[in-house]
Amino acid sequence: MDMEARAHSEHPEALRLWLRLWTCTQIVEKQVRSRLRERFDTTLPRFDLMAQLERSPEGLKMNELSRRMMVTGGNVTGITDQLAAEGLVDRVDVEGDRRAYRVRLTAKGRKLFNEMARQHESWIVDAFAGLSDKDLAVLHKLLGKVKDHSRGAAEAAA
Amino acid sequence: MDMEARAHSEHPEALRLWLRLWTCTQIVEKQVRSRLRERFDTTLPRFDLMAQLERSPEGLKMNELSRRMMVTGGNVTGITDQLAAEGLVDRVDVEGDRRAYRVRLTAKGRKLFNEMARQHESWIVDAFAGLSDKDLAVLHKLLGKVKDHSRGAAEAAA
DNA sequence: AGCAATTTGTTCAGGCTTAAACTATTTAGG
DNA sequence: CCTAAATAGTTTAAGCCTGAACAAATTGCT
Repeated sequence: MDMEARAHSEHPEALRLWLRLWTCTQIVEKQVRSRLRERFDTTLPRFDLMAQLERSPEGLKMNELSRRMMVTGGNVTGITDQLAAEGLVDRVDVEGDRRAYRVRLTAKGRKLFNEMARQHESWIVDAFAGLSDKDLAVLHKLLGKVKDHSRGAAEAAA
Repeated sequence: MDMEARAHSEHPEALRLWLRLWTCTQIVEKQVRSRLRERFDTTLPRFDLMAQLERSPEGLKMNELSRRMMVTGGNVTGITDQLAAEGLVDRVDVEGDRRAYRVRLTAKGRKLFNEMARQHESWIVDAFAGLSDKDLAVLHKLLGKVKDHSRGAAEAAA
């Protein structure tokens, strides 16, 4: 018996699905956090921020990082400060806008990220190893429906 | 372009699936947190703890709450202290073990929880309204595979 | 030009979460 | 009976995350 045993309503399918979705995410995320800590002495938010930057060699502005990571600006400020203090990212001025700057991975940051990303990928592959290629594709597609619908609803409500 | 654009490896399917799974969970969870705050001035962990207790009228010990909620014991201590201070839960001694006690919903707590649960359910139903009944069932089943596999792997590693 | 509205980013207080160290109690083995 | 190990729960320091209030720069409108 676990968290999922909670549902007990008249529309139980959606609730049960949500609890299972949440449980799956927790399981994988906790594994990733734990391993990032043990093997690289770092955290998931730090890894995520670096992952965003790795895909954008020209750097990203704070508000773009905030939007892509789905966290608040203040949060990004804090994580960026840490990574900058460790020499893993740097800030470069944006031409023509003295409010903004772009955050980039340094060479040191890129090197470290690549090491971490290689292992991270294998953890994720392992986490979903119970599924066939077909399963992966179906799951990806169905979650796409969830994402599109909920994202749209969130924007409509705003 | 969003968080999911991150994947870029040789085994991209699993990474892309993980990012989509994480994104879906974030979208729904943020909506729920936001509404719990706006409409009931409370938080998701408080709601979750009460939901666990609602299913166990005889009460739950701290370590059971901790296991079911997938959080540490110290965390449960803090949340329970708050709910107890607000008169929403109480602690009853366990016969024959002076270390432990059971946490139960009070009448006040149960009344409040029922109000919240009714709305919560409608939020969740809305979140998954983009899917047919068939979709819901398939998604639930596939996530079951993820859960069983990852849960097993986590225990094997421990 | 002048000025309001918007945009960019930071700071702050407060709540969540964890890992590790700790106390108290119970259990198991000799 | 005694004591070592295990179990129940708490405390603490540190990091994440949020919403709100804020400062500075830019944009748009007249």
